[in-house]
Amino acid sequence: MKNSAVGPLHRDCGSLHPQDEGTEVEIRGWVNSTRDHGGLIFVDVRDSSGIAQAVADPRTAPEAAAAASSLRSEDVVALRGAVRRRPTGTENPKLTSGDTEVALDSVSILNRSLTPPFPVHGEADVEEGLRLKYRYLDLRRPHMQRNLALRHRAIKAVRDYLDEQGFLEIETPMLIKQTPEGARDFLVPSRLHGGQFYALPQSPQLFKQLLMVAGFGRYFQIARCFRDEDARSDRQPEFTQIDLEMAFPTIEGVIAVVEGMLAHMFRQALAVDVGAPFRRLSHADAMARYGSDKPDLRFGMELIEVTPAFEGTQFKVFAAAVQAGESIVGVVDEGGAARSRRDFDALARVAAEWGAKGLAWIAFTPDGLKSSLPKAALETQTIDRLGALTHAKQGDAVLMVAAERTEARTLAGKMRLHLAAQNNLRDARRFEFCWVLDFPLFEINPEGGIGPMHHPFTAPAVGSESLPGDPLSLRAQHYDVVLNGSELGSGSIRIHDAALQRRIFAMLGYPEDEVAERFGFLLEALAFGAPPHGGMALGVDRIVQIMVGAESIREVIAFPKNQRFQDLMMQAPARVPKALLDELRLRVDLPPAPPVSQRS
RNA sequence: GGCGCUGUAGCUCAGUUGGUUAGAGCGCCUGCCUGUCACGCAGGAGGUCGUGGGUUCGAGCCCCAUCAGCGUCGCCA
Repeated sequence: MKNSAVGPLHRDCGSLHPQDEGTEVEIRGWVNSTRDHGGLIFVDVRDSSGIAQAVADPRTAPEAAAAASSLRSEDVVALRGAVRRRPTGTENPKLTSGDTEVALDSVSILNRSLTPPFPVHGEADVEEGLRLKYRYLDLRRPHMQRNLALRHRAIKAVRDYLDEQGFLEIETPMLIKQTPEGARDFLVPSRLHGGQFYALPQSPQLFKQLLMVAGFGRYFQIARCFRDEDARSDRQPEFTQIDLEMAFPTIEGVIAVVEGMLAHMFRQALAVDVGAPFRRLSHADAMARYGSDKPDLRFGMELIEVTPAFEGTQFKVFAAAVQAGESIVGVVDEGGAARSRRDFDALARVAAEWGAKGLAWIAFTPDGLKSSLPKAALETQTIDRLGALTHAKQGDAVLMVAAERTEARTLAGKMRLHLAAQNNLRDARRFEFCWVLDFPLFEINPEGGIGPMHHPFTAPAVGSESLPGDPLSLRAQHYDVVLNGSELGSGSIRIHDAALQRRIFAMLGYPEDEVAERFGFLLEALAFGAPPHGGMALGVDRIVQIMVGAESIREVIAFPKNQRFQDLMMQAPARVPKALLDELRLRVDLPPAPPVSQRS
């Protein structure tokens, strides 16, 4: 904040230093707290730069002291006086201005505040619903100020970096056309075209492809996206993406840009060096070693296929699993032999909640083996083979699940994360990035047909243009960037050939007339000299959340919705007057709204 | 949509086996206090115990329903 913006004497609270001694200043801000000693009144004033202490002495400035003693938390004040050093021994090292104070000459009260519903100063724990209802007060709290300032710096770093790399920021429309697949769309009724609707974009995907066709070789946007899906704790109906796209790209080219961008973000916003280039894993590798396509690489604990150890086992459950061609996947819990039977039982219950049929465990204690398996199943041969496969040491425990291979890996992968959390291995101050590559192009959807793993515009891997018989064997030119077990972003080289795009739509079973209706403009655009293109989209909210180590993305969004996607401050969504509905030619199939007075 | 946890003063919470007038800390109000910074001291106000119903001589506590907040799963190219 420049001083000239608010008056010649004005100084930021956090900026006062001993060198200012004797200077007449004015500080403006909110009353953080007051300490009235009768003969001396201290007022702590907070602005966005920090806190300054002002002192009123009734003997030298009776009017100012009287006003100061009337001040209460969150009153807005402008205080004038001379800066002076605090008496030796009374400095406050917790404040940047803590060596100084302002000797009050005058107090002007710019606005009184009601008693706030929760303390604004400090970091008191307050129920989130209340914080959201009074979000403007919650945002006044120092940690929210810090979070949003960091978010600003992160986004600014993106703009600076991509600008430097020759990217243009181009806006795309918010009122677009509904498409039936993917997530549900938010609809916006059209008044001018009664009975017709716009949709809010789930992402600028199609528009950025069209910008490539248009010849903007490098595009980006800090784009708001909307998805009308069921609420989940870490989801918002509207969220922000860094959306970028390049013409004539290679996967390596996109990866280099995004790595550079993320490194710049972390350097500028956090002063952290993230160590690019990032590690890389194939999708198959990630699944095999971590049971997830977004592995948390802050710790090892790789999954181990232990099926061979149980060939010919007496343990009926595993014998049956091996017989059925299932896999037994294990994870080593270092030091886990110290767990109590109760502990293991609790882990088994957690695994059951995830859908595991059971959780087997063997603990290598100093007093010998402890296990959920029957004694008869703990043949020396089995134990030796298990030890050789897992490298479990004395004091460790091996936890195992048996299931169809992918499912077993997924379950073991969840257990890996669960154990790591219990063992405090998920350190929020560490940032382990990786790329996941070589995704399948298609996957089996719940109806049993094939669907796109990501979206239908992803180009097949080089060499598979002929699209051979088994669609599930096709690889995609797709890449995810992952941080600490969270997918930050996902991108691909797109299909730029209209004929190939048609073939992919056909393989997905989209009827031809539907394709024409929904994607006709895209196919047409591709046919007018679309360049090869590809890009990526990254979730800003998630990135910033991880940067600040917050529990929820709501901690890094200024005005988020609650878990039911409602705005507790404005009370949105809300019913609207019937006249508005009439204008839109809409009729609502609900009983009449209750009178407003009955609602909270 | 399912499941779980929570709901008591402005805030954060305690509240015994169902039993007299429902408590604490902070905040708020009043007074005192010249070096505090979570100032201190003394006094005071403040409660439809989320809401509705039920059981009971008696319900903050037990039962049913409902609302809200949070968490979690389904869902989310």
